[in-house]
Amino acid sequence: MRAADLKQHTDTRERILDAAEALFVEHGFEATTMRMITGRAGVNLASINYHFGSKEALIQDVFRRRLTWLNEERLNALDRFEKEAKGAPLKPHQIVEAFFGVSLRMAADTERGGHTFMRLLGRTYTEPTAFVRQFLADEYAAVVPRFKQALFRSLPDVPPEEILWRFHFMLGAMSYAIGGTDALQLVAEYELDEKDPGALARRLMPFLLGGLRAPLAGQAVKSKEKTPRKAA
Amino acid sequence: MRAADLKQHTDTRERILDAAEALFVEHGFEATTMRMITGRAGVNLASINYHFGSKEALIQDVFRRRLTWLNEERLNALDRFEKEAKGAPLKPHQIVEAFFGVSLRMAADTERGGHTFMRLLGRTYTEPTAFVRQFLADEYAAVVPRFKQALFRSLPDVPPEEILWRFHFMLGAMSYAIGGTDALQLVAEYELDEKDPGALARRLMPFLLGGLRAPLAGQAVKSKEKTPRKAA
DNA sequence: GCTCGTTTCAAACGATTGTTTGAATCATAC
DNA sequence: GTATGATTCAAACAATCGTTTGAAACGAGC
Repeated sequence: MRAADLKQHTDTRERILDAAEALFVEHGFEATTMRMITGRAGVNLASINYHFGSKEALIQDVFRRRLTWLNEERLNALDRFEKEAKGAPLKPHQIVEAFFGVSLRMAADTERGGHTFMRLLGRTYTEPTAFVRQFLADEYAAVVPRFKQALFRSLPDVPPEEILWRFHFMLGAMSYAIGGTDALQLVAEYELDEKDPGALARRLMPFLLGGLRAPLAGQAVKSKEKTPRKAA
Repeated sequence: MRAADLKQHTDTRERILDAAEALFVEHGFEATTMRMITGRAGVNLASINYHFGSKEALIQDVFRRRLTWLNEERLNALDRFEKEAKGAPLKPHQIVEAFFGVSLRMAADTERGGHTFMRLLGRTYTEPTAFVRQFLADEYAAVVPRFKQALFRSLPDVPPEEILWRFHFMLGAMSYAIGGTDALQLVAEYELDEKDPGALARRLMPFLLGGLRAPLAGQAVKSKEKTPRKAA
């Protein structure tokens, strides 16, 4: 392909993907029509089907173009920490940094569209559309086991099930942190001032680690029982 | 209205609301069609318009029938704690219990439909549909200021903005806890065994309180600085 | 039983949707 | 310039959607 071809080819596709991405955030998958996308991208209606085949495939491509990279970055970060640790278990904050920190940095990128994408991703974790869920499961197939193992090793005294639940809660907190400006408006009743893209990470990470390391419900009770026994 | 009228009147409406509620959880608002709802409820297509006027109004009624009650319960719980405290600020765990604990108990109610509703609500906080968002804002108008004030008094050393952000993160964690079985499957790769409806609260509350009370990013740094000074 | 208001019914409506089609245009190689 | 594949175009298609319509059925009061 010549440079001119590559440019033209890339241009229409990218414009469609960008427009779709933004509209999916604003309106959701179903309520975003192909005509809305073509209108925003300035392309012909049939071009979407030509380049992507179907709306469903377009949705998947919107995710694939960034999510594959995101999950690779997560694994890379985990690899780096593990290399430094030389076989020892990682600290919780390292694992949280590798998974959530990478996401937050992407979400802070307003120039290259990472912000929009992460907002969309945050909403998509609980998306009821079956093919979207299946697609996500496929994309995360290589990542999730690695992080689970790392967490299990990092927190050997915490039952694996509890770890998974807490990871799940953390996912919810991050999704809202990134994408839930609507819910934030509900809570704050006005738009919180957020000029510094890095501020979100500084706010969220302590919260996540605090939750992850919080004593389990059963442990807190046991700790109190042990104290009186020592006194006796 | 006679008892027979009330029964018939209530029956069709309730069946529509129940069917809609369940389908909205499964498919989302847009992808759930009126014909799907009538099929599940066993009523005629025109009956929905007769009883509710429009799909949009039906959506709102699905929420209104339980959300109004839920928010009243939250305020009642807060009132009780405040009465016991006799003017003193509440403890964080009391406020968290009043807001999130009430939600979790409703979510644990699988017999009267609370579980389905809370799953739907959890998804709806980040719902892009504008009228849904506006509706939620109206429904929460009386609740949010009360809880904010209580939290500000409970945590006087924490800047209000940080409190709001953390409340927002907590909302995300709870939403996933309640509604995000899809995201949970993504993390766990299988359905976590959850026989005891109360187990979710025992898992989530320590997480929420841990996150809420976690040292702020700036404070953790300051604490370390103070320690060496005392030694010197 | 009759009247009247309520509720349900089946069919239809107008609009919208994702997809398809065949032609025109574009871009590249020879 | 010609041929060919790639890309875009406007129109059309079939299906679906929420809503409406007028009639039928139902239920309650007299």
